[in-house]
Amino acid sequence: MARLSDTIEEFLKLLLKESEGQLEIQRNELANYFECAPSQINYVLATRFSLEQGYYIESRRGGGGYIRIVHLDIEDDDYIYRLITEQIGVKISQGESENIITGLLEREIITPREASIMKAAIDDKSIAIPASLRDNVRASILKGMLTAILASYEES
Amino acid sequence: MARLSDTIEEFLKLLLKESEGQLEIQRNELANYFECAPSQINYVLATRFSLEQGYYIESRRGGGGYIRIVHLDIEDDDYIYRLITEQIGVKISQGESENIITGLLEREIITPREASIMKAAIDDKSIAIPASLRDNVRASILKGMLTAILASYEES
DNA sequence: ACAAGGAAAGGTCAAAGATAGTCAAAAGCA
DNA sequence: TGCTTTTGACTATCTTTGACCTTTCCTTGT
Repeated sequence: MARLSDTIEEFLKLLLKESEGQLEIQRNELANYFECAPSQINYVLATRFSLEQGYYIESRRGGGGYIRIVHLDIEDDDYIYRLITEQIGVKISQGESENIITGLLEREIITPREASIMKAAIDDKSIAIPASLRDNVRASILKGMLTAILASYEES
Repeated sequence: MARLSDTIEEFLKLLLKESEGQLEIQRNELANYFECAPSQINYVLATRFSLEQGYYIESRRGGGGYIRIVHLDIEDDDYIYRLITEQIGVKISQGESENIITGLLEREIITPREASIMKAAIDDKSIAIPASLRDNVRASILKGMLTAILASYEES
């Protein structure tokens, strides 16, 4: 007996193929369709549609809420993807972060203005919290911004 | 199910474009047109046409009453400066921050990709620290990024 | 003229409704 | 036994509605 999570995963991946890598669902509707708890949908998304697996999730609560799943079209050697999944760990210093951003600029992956914005976001002055936490927050901010850049390739 | 509030927002922004940034409506008439409670109009105005999003609302009650919506027409650098010095305090929520960023995008002060990067930087998921600190950190990150954008105007 | 009262707006706020998220316990399976 | 899956209680967020309030304008009686 195939696990329900696998069935839902397949279903979503089929829909994604049919819709050019972008998909919007309603959690309750889908849970209803598969007769499962709504939170199982979150489980499936967390375990099968993570960033490491090349997916980007966006959602909104309240009336008219939705969950959007984007299949990122990533090559194995994608520079940004590897930064996110391999180079940047759970913590990173300001200096290292700046080097990464400068590297992106040199490769013309980002514009000079994007580089300034990103550097401002990961600056110690912006992240004014105890040092024990700062490098962790910086790492997640940097990864978040890089993910946004990856996802931006899917738009249009 | 599309949100009615979004429909009303679009409708008003279309009208605003056609009328050079200034518009007068009658609350009841509009509510009637969209078959909703009059107070929903106030909701739309409060959540989508706030000062931080670059709009100014003026109204009058009584016979011949009206609501005037004005799309603030100020220079880009001035607009950013006011955001930094007046709209953003020492703390700010994710929602308000997103509104500000969306406002910049609508004015074409930033590009869609810059908007995505900025939204990623101020996301709760990126700033994973105790709530008591989060909004303060977010405010300084946002101000930092805005300052970077402001600086990009000087360099040319 | 003028005060009073009613009509015609718009404003506020809290409750109800509609979604999605989190987390840990229970259940299933290898 | 130890990992994965499933479930459900509780939480967070966004939207819609309705009851009640305030302001302004107009009419009418004196």
